[in-house]
Amino acid sequence: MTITMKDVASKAGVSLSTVSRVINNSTLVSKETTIKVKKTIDQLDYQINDSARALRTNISNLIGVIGAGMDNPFLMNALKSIETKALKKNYNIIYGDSDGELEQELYYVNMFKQKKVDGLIIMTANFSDELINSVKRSNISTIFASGYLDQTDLLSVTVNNIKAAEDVSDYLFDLSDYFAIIRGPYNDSVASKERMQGVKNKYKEYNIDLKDKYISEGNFTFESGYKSAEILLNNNKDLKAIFAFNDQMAIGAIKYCLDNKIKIPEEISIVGFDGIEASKYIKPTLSTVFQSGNDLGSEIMENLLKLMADENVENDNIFIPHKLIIRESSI
Amino acid sequence: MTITMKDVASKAGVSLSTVSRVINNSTLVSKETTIKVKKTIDQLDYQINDSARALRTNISNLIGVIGAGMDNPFLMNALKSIETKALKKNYNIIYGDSDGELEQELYYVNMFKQKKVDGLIIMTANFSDELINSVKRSNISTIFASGYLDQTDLLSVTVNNIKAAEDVSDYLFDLSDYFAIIRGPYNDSVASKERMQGVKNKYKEYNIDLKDKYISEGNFTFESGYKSAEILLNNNKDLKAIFAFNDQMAIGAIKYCLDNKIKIPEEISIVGFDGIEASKYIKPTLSTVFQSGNDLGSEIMENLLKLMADENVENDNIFIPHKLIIRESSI
DNA sequence: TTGTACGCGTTATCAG
DNA sequence: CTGATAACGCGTACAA
Repeated sequence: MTITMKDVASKAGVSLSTVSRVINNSTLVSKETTIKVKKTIDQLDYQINDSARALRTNISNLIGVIGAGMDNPFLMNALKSIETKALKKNYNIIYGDSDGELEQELYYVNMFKQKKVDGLIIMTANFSDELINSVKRSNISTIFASGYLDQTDLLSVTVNNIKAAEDVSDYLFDLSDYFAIIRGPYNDSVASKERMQGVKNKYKEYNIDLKDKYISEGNFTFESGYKSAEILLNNNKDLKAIFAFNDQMAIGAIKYCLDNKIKIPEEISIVGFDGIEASKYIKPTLSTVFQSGNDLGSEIMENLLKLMADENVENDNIFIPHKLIIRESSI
Repeated sequence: MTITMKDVASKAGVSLSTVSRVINNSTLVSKETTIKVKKTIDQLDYQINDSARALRTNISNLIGVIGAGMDNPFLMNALKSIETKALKKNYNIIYGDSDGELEQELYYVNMFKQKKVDGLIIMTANFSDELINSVKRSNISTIFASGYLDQTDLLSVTVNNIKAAEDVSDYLFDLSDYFAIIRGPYNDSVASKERMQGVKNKYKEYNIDLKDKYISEGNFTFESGYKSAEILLNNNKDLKAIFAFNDQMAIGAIKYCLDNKIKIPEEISIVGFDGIEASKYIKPTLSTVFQSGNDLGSEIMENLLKLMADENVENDNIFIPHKLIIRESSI
């Protein structure tokens, strides 16, 4: 037996609408009745039925977030920040983890449509055409948040992956004639593609040949970083620097070097990306491109709220700050 | 303009009920009409309205999860596993992060009541009376999952914190006359309380005095582990072993030792708890009590599904396996 | 300031 | 196999 407004109304001796007004803090209710109704609500432990309310108002107060990988601390930081900001505006977050699977992503977009979410945040690795079309058709206010989008009618908030990778490249070219890269999955990750672009830009600028054997493909896990380091070091005997596209892979690479008595940073420099908390607590501490999950979350929510309120948003692509932090794992 | 079953019905030239039957895979519809209706659904890009459905059926297909700390990899592993299992049974997860704040926890329980979740999973640090009462009043099928509960009418799934801590204690007493503890927040965490109990049991069994200066309180972060190690080592000059109640704090403690040229494990042994992925990739690798987030998630969901189906569940308190793994940071 | 009546989009019951 | 109709719980004109 679930308790409804009707029960509250009859017990309090008022009409349904009065109860509704009290619940929604309407000013058109006398102090007395307000108190009386609130008391009965407490007594009966009445709970609003969100489904009924959403059906009636066509507002779900839900924001859907699709992300790839709950084992990614940076993503979780951003998500936490999104959640906090959303809560303040009375929105609840509903998160779907795609693990990088396109099928899952589409599934979640669909599910969020059915739940009639008021806003949507896509932090997944890849922006496939299918995904983008599905989102566009839905007419839901949406922010893309793992990379830049060349579609002018869509809004993205992200770190400037290209510029950040260029910064790292400049730094590493100072240390060595060339450096190796542990990138993300090949056809899968916007962020990885963009960072790769930054690297390519600099190789080209310095007129250095970016050979295939300088590049290894990981999947953003510790383990793939470990294995990639092994491959890269075996294939490039004079290698002096590695740029890993996230911190986990960088930490994996460090572990490989340590296990094989390769001195860091004397023999090899290693740079990561993200600046997760753990990067400060390993030995040697990790040089990395820091970006703030907090910043990202704030910027996303700020713009999403504008979008949902039909306000104009200035830029199609918004960048959050990044900073190359040099620690013990390089130079 | 949102498209409803009505639009589908009129465009397909059938009645509302027929559309409903097709959507719900009723067998009572002819192949022909089924195909016709499905086609129009596609054409119109019709999406079910979950609110309306939930209102009518009184089933939300939602499972609420309340957890403390999205920066906890072990918790996130468990959550991922819960999500995967839930999806298979057509349930969606809605997660609320309390950050260990009681107020937040109560807020989420309330919110989940309003969303009429079909099931509830409480993985938060503390089981306050207020929280438990709120949950009980709601009549929602609930699993508690961070510690043991002495209330016989509630169900918990967790690692056996007491036994695990006893295992570690036995191991460390083999190495040294006493050991220090980096525990979790004092009045806040069931898991921490239970692990403390295990330690106390063994100190008592071996008739050794568990002095206050052997214990430092952290908050499950790297940083608190680092600071705790400093305090413990300063206050106990002959200290040879530390047991941290999670891996992050253990890694922080290791970092402190490394920074201060204290040799691990020669001068001091360090043991963590959880067995997060990073514990294998730091140097020295971390000895720790491994528990599987996957196991935990599976066990939780299995029992929650039974509970929701009103089936009997055998035990009030279900334990998942744990295993003390000795790596380079100890002996 | 309060109450009445309708409709949101769906499913379930019943009749055909 | 299909269709009409009531009901789920709430918010909001409109009336009082």
